[in-house]
Amino acid sequence: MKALLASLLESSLNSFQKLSVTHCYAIKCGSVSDIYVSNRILDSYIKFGFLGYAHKLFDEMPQRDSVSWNTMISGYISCGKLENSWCLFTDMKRCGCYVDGYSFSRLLKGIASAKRFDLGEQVHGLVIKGGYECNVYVGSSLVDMYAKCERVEDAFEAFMEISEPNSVSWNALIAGFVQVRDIETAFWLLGLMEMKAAVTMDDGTFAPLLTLLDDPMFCNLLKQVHAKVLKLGLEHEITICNAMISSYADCGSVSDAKRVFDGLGGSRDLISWNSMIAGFSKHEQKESSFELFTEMHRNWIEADIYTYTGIVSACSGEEHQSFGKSLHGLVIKKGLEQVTSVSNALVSMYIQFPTGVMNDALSLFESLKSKDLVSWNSIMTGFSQKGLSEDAVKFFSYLRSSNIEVDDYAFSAVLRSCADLATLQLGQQTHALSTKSSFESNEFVTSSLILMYSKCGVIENARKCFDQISSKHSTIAWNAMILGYAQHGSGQVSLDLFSQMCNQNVKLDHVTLTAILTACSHTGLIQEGLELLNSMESVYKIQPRMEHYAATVDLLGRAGLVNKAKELIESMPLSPDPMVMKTFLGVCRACGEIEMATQVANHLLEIEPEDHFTYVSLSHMYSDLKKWEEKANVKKMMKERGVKKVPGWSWIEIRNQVNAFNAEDRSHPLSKEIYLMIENLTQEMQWLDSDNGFDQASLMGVNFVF
DNA sequence: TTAGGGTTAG
Repeated sequence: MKALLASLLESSLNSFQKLSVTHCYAIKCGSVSDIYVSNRILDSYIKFGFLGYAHKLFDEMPQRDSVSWNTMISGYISCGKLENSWCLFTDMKRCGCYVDGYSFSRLLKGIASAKRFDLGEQVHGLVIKGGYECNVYVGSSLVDMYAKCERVEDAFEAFMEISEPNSVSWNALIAGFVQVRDIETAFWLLGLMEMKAAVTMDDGTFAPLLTLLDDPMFCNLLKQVHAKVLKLGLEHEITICNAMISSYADCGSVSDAKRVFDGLGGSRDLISWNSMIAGFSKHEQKESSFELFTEMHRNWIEADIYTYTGIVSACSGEEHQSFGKSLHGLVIKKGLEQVTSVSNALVSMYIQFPTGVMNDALSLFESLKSKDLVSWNSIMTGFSQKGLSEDAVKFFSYLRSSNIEVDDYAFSAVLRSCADLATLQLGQQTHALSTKSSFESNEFVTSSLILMYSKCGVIENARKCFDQISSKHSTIAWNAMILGYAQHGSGQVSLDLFSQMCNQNVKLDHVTLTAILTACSHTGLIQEGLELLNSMESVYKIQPRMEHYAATVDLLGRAGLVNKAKELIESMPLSPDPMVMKTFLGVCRACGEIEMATQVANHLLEIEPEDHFTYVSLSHMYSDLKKWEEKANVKKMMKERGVKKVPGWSWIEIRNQVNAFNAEDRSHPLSKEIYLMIENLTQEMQWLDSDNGFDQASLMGVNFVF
């Protein structure tokens, strides 16, 4: 009978039905009272994921030993139920059962996943009391626990206690330094590990290390690591390949990522597909990520939440609107709409669609039951990007008053909104708050602060924020400062900063060059601007985009070189977009090239009949020329097409209150006094400027605003 | 009969 049971126990490991039969047979022949038999059945139930059956059997066992308790603790840890495991562990000790190395290592694994440093320290005390700190299993679990809790020094101490650390101990320690992004120490440890003959570097060593190499500046290091992987014969390890796909994509080499992905062939797993889809998506190769998603479907690979998050993030433009909406349908069908990460990606997708203001994104956000920081940040960024800055500020205030955590993304979004609203007082308050919360040094927060101060006219405070940056390698901070000076008319300072940026080897991007072209334009540095545009590809390896052409058209226009601007547009390798054409229309108007302006305007009216800009420009041009009939025709056309001019609003912040007004606005209760004051000021300016050569035209702006 | 580390999301 015992021989039959032993053989049943062996064969029941691969089928739940067989396990049930074995359990029944064990009950029938009274073998469940045998602690060895019950422990094996208990373990099998847990391996099949039937924790309820396992716990019932555990409760019914007349006798339990350490293996029974450890198996149950392990079962609860595997499904993330640390509280249950902790209760079992406490009961185990109360019952006087011997707590051994197995108990500690399983419990520590759960504590590490939950990042419960407080519990970890308690267990560490018990480990020392029991004399298990030298045990390689317990010791490695302690290293892992401290590493996951980001206590790398404690992890190092625990590592030093292990009498003979093996590769798992080393890997856990290295992963700890990876977690806190201490690249130097992580690679130093790798070097030490390599020198130890007793331990071998494996997939568990390289997979976490590779996640650190997520920037083009690590491209060479990544290639060296890849070479080491090849030398050690680890190039077919799936976790290494998956990490390598992400690293190559993050380092800017999607082609290398694809090579690794292709090299995997049939051994690809879901993570490989997800990583490749995300890699294509990050590098604007949206179509390739859509193709891969379709291929996944063709290969009957079931997409998971990572897949949907990645593919939804790839849908950002007008051309992806319909596919994005289909994906939303698929997400609903799969019952994943309430998964926070998936829903967050959908919210960001709807925000980036050009049509519709925020309604789709907002209703999705509101229906999401479990919102995290990303959800709030996405919706605030959306408000900020869509020009609904007041709403972004309101959401931020709500988060603060509700004691919901705010992070660097939230600060960045709200400071950008303060910049948009030009609300200096609110911006200063947010600045103080960011300092208090230690987010001031974050590069995104700093660049938003620079943006806010320069938009509010306090360029010297923007400079103070810039000067306080500890790491001067943040491209976005340099960009913000250069743009700030350019918009303030201090183009030469912008150009000086640009030289410093080049000398200090700070990475440039397309935004830097747009800012420099703007600086040249606002300072009349025509030759410098043109040279920069011509050398973008050869010197800076950046392909000119539409905004660069628009900035250069503006530069030429401000210098009155309308024909040069026309030549530039004609020589563009891509057909000019409406932004370039609208800039050129402004140039034609300013230079009095009526015929050319009319041609450009007609073209714009054809491609963008709904945009009020062209109608307003034409109308102003005809007013200037006193061509009343043509002006009336434009007005008629606007009426027929239902196009409305969006009034230009101005605002002023008084005692933390924003007062908005537009041209000829007389709604303010004190408007009589306000207009009287303007009249007085205007007279005073005329009197002051009579010696300085200012003419009436320079005062028109003042009159127009009010 | 029960243990430890590693890869994908703004």
